[in-house]
Amino acid sequence: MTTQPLVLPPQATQVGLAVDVVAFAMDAGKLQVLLVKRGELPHARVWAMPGGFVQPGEELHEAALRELRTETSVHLEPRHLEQFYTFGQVGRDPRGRIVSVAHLAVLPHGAARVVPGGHTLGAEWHSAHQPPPLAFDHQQILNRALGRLQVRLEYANLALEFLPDSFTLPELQVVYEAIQNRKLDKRNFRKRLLSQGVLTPCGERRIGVGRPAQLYRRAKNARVAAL
Amino acid sequence: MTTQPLVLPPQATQVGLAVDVVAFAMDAGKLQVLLVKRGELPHARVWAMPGGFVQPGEELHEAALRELRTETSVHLEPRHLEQFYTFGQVGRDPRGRIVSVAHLAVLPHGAARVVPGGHTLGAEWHSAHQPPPLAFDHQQILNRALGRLQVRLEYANLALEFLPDSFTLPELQVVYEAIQNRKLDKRNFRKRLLSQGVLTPCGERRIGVGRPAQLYRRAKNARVAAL
DNA sequence: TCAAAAGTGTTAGCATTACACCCATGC
DNA sequence: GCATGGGTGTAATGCTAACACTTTTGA
Repeated sequence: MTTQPLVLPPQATQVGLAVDVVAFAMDAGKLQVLLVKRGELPHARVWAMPGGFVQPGEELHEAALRELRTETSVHLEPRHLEQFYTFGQVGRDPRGRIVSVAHLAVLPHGAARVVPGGHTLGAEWHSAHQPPPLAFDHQQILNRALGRLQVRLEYANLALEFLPDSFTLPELQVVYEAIQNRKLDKRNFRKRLLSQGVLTPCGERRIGVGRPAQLYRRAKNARVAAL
Repeated sequence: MTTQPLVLPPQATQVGLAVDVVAFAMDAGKLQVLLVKRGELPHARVWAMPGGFVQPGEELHEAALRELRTETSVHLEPRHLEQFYTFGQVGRDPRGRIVSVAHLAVLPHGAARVVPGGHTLGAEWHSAHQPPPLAFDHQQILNRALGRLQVRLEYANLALEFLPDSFTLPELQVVYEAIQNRKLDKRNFRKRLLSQGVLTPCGERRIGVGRPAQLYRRAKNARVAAL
């Protein structure tokens, strides 16, 4: 398809098109969200999701990846990236009409080291359930991202994306518990997960005290999220 | 919040912001989608979802309602309207970078009479599962809308929105069957719906031949879709 | 031998599915 | 009385939730 010059009807509104990325990871058994401290007005020195304007010719998901990389120097690829809602309320940004396509990202374990980049003053992981005060409508964005993450957890096997290639069942259970924000029964959890047949055993892990744990990785027939 | 003049960073992309509306209704036991025949290039004389550009200062859902009204003269209020995905792929519209926030609407029974408006050559209901060829990426948009509708059906009681205030259980079952595109067992369906306790009996309907049917309406404690 | 973490089965309740006949009405 | 559409019950199965003790290791 050849792209012709932009000739829009007169009533077409010109808006700023942005993406924001709600990036989750697990650390110390807690669900964490990646925030940057803004270096510019508006909301300078306030925490916000990494995000920014889409560049000409850039796909939405590419823009999301770029913002994640340049604002936070997360060098690991997200294991999951999906658009989940578009925030376009008039007045959500004092600079004018800015519409933000919000994305949900899952980063694997080991992504916990991040450094700030771009115009930000810092990039840090924070508790996803009790974040600091957030700029713009980013608390709303976070809430909706959490809801979507919880749905995806049941629906696809999104929990696996938080962990390294091989992991133990107790580790996986911690991911479920952190996202659902409740305790699960160990026996029922194991039964359910193992009966799905998506986990293959692969050796043992013996670290620290206590009985060594069976290691698993995802089976070949890994099904990923639909919709 | 005071809105200042638009001062965007230089890298901000100016894009056309549009909404499209996938409006569903039931007719003759079939799930129908509302299409308009485009009167202008590109894709003149091709069927498409009603939609168009968002106006300055206009909220996204307001724009969706306006397009629905002006392009199709549907005067009934949609019973349900939600944003479900944003389509922004480069090249999806030959006129330039146009991002469309797609909305899902449910129109009640009786909305079947529509007349074209705006710049369109026609507005008609078509089979949602076998539509005619569609303009732009509108087949993709329709597919995703159908997926979302199916999820909402189980999740909320969205089926009620397709029907008039009072309805019979066989009528309700037809809605479920049309959306899920499969047959359901009458007895199991009744058991499930009635046990939810969201339906209140209200009189009988005696039309045509056959035994009169019990009429129901939604109970006071009507819960609506979340997320 | 103790602390720490991993692992293991059974039962009861509930929801889902499959399945076939009688009832009320208009013509 | 028959065609049309509305209404009803039960049994089997599978899933979910609740519940406590044993095993393996390092210190």
